[in-house]
Amino acid sequence: MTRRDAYVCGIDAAIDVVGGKWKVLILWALEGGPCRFGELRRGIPGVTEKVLASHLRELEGDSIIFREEAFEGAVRRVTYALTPLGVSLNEALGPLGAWGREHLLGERSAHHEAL
Amino acid sequence: MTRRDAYVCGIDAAIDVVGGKWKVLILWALEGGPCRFGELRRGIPGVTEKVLASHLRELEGDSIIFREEAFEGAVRRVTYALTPLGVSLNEALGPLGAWGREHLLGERSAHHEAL
DNA sequence: GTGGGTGGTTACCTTAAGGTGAGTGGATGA
DNA sequence: TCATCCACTCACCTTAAGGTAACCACCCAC
Repeated sequence: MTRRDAYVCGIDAAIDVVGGKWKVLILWALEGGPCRFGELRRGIPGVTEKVLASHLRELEGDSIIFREEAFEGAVRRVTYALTPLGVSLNEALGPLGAWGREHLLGERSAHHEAL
Repeated sequence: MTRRDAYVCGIDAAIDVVGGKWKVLILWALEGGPCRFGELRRGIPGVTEKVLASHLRELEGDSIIFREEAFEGAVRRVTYALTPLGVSLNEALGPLGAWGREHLLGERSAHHEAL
């Protein structure tokens, strides 16, 4: 998804933010609350650490998520969570998710609650 | 956007359908009614004929749009229009478009009506 | 007869997104 | 002591999406 200089309309721009291969899955995972790096890696089967890290940094750059690094004693604990903007993005993705579930996935995941 | 074999959730799948570089712009253009190939090409500045043709064929394959070819005398007239599924997709994209307009485009196109 | 419009196709090339696999440095566990 | 977890980074490679430019057949107007 090449960062476009000038957007023609809103979805155009939104798709750009959310168009990375694993980004909606990251947003989906963070819906349930903050996650650590390792939790995300395990929670999104197939994503590699490199790609996960770069996606996270892009989402952070777009102010969709924020990163919090803390040390308990000397142990690193990095947590990712949705910003208010990220929460609103997830809400805006709701109808699209419902559409996809209804028309693309068939019935088999129709009982999948969020997004 | 690599066609994924198994989708995890609805948006995942929907983003795949709509993730091509010019696809939402095509949908946006067709919102206003059926268009001919040349109209789309002129209406979407920057898209090339090759990419437009392949995007149209993919959208047609996903049953988002349909193609109608007619001959008036000996003159070709090819028209593209949204299917009911395409209309529902456009509706589902509405909130995402609004989100993008509000949060990514600033005020300068806030008065842009559709999508 | 030539320039433009119709709706494309074809071969080729570029680029960036994503994947592979190894390494890092400290801490903790067996 | 060796291994493993944590959160990454780095160098390299592959692949597919998209771009470039030429070409096609057919028609019409000038």
